[in-house]
Amino acid sequence: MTDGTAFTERELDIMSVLWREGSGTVAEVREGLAGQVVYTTVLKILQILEDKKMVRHEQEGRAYRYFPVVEPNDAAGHALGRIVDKIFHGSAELTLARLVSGRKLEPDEVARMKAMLDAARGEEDGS
Amino acid sequence: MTDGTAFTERELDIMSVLWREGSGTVAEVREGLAGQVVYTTVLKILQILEDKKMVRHEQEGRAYRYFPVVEPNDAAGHALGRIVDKIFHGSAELTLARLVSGRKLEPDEVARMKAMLDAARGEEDGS
DNA sequence: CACAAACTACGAAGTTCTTCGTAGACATCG
DNA sequence: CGATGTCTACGAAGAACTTCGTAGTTTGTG
Repeated sequence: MTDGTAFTERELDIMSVLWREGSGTVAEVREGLAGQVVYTTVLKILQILEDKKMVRHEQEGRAYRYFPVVEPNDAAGHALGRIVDKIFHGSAELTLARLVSGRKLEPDEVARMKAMLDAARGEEDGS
Repeated sequence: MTDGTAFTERELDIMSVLWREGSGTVAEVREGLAGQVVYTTVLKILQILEDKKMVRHEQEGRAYRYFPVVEPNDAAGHALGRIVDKIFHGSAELTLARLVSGRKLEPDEVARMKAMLDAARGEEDGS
């Protein structure tokens, strides 16, 4: 992990819960994972994530409440960059093709996405 | 690796070369990696990838020529799905936002990407 | 106080990834 | 023939990931 933000499978599962819920105690995170993982395993990985500065915790009663420190956008930037660079050799276009293939999008979603594309076109004056 | 297509860092480096070049001997792949990895390491990982049915090889003179068996689209589908689901909780829109943020796109690229979005909008009659 | 319940801490164990050294096969060149 | 160069095969070793068992702490209850 040369970079700062790269998660393994299980770590990402856990970050996903924290991003979705905003924060969580060990028990809550475990709940968010559908309880398929043993309590102490969840705790262990949260401790590892804390070690890596991906989460932090505050005491809450007798338990710890964990908070994500890394933003979804940062994590995604890293992971997406990996895909774009190594799989599609830099092409955002091919990446989008794969992103939307087999997916049905709402008309307003499409409209907003188009607007994003316009905003990314060359250098724009905006309005 | 519950699924079929999930690559580790080094494995992806090597697949990336094969996808880009179409195929490669051990030496060629090593070249494609800027030669920063020892020959036998590249070979070993190619053998592991072959074990996982991600690549295959043919004899070429005294050497083996390796070919990707898995398509970029398959690998990307898996990796993208992971991002969309776990980081952006299913939103293609947020994923696109991150994909294009800080990226400059050519006007025709934008045009083609918009066309893709239209094609993914609900169920369309096409023309 | 004694006991149970809810936590965290710690460390061991199995697995995978990655790297590399060494050995063996085979062909070429002098 | 014998040395050299180019390959693949194999196995060891260290690191990281993941899982889980066990122990210790603290709080609440009878």
